[in-house]
Amino acid sequence: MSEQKVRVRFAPSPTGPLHIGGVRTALYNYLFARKHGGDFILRIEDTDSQRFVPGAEEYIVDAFNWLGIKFDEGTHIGGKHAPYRQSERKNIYKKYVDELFEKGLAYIAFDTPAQLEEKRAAISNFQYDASTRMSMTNSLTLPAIEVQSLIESGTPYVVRIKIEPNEDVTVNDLIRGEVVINSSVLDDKVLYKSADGLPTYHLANIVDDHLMEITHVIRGEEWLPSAPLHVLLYRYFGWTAPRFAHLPLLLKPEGNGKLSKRDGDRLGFPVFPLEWKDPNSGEISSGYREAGYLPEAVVNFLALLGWNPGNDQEILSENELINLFSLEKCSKSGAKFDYKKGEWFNHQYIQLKPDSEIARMFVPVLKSNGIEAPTDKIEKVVGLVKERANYIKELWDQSAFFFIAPAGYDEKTVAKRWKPESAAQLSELCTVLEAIDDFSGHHTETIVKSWIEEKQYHLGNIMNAFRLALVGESKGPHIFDITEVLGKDEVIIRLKRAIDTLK
RNA sequence: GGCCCAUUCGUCUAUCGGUUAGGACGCAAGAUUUUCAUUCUUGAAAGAGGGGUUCGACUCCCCUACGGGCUACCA
Repeated sequence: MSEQKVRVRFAPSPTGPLHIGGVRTALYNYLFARKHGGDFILRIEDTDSQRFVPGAEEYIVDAFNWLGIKFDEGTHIGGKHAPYRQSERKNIYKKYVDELFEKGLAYIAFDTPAQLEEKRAAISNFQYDASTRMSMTNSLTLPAIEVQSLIESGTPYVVRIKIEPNEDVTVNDLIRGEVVINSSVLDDKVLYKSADGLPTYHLANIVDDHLMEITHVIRGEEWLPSAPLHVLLYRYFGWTAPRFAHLPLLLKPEGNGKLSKRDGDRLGFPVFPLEWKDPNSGEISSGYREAGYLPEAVVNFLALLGWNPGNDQEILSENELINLFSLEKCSKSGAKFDYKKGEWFNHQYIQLKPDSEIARMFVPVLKSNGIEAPTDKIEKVVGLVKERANYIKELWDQSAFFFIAPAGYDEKTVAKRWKPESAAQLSELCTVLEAIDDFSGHHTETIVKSWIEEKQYHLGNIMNAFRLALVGESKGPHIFDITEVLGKDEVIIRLKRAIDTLK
């Protein structure tokens, strides 16, 4: 018996930037596909012409490129089931609606949005279903001739699925087990819209998943309530339904509700992979890339938000993620988005990466601060300060003094570290330093320390004042690592300026 | 309101009937250090409540509570 090849898809609608929750859904699909040697497809579900946002699709592709999540087929790379954009598949769906008609499983409805609104207002819990459809304006209640003439006169209509009541529909979910829902609570969902002549999500999704030979539908929990409808549609068409897996949602870090686009900048962290500028409002939403995150860290962090390998390992490479991933180990309940943990992951990944790679990412940050420096210097600096940075951006806060002399001296540090004798001692230190030929950190340290010992000075006092002169405040790596990078001339210039300024 | 899903430290989670309920983030204390960090050690911190089933329940079942989702000619 030959196993069917695993094929999964991520099917966003281009209504804005890709939300971090969507990224996680895509990631789980990707891991699942790779784990089983299957295919991963990007399909754009743009059947809502009202909500289409220009640039959103490009954004989605860019985001996955940055994250290193690769597709086997999709709008951007083509594939044997092209096109992968539903608006370009418009003509495909018609025939399937006709099929449902012929089987008596769908009907035409003329009720206008206003009329439906009226019904909903008048009758509590109104639902367009078996109990109400016979009192509505549709091809079930109108004579065939009248239906025909209404259509010919151009009256707008929708196509609705005809759901038989009182039947238990079972959704077999890989994460949740069997979910049974009675068809009576389902409504006769619109399959074809009058407004733009496009199918709704439900129809297009089922048809495309079938045509594209999708074997597993891995999507967010918000789709669970409509899963029975989808099961029914597969049955109506006589198709084998794919396996379903409904992922728990990402929730707000504080308060109630699911993580939304607004939360990010309100709470001070990105909810989008890449920065996004809204084409209409011009509003800018921050992104993980621009915030200085490494894509590997974002992937690792997201993978563990709702799934875990069953052991204590948290830092996992892409290959480990792929090997260990399974839908059975996904949790069932929503996960509050813990931004602090994301920071920790990024910190870990910055330490893991070679200095040269971090340096390369640091160059644009330096540039934005007006700094150009030799690569070997940047790499050296990165090596000295990266352990204290959570983001690439923070590298600048930690290392600016390597590139520009301090503009002033931190008051608190001066009060605490600058002693009455500091000026005189640092003047002496200048003389000591000037005599050194080999300015390597280790050598300089030996000389300076023996001078301090010889003079019976207080080591801490000298060092702290020295640091203040070089850095401008009380922070930074080992002081002789700093002097080595700065070089003799610069060190002496900074010492003299401190002596002049602070006295 | 109706329907569905879920419920272990503040947060993410391990446990698949018998454990001193484990790890991580965060938090606190201590150690290291010429600074700031890093690092290391230690600590505080959890089975929503009530019924069952069972020799034995965090684990299985029911109810309640709380949380979440859906309820559009949006996806």
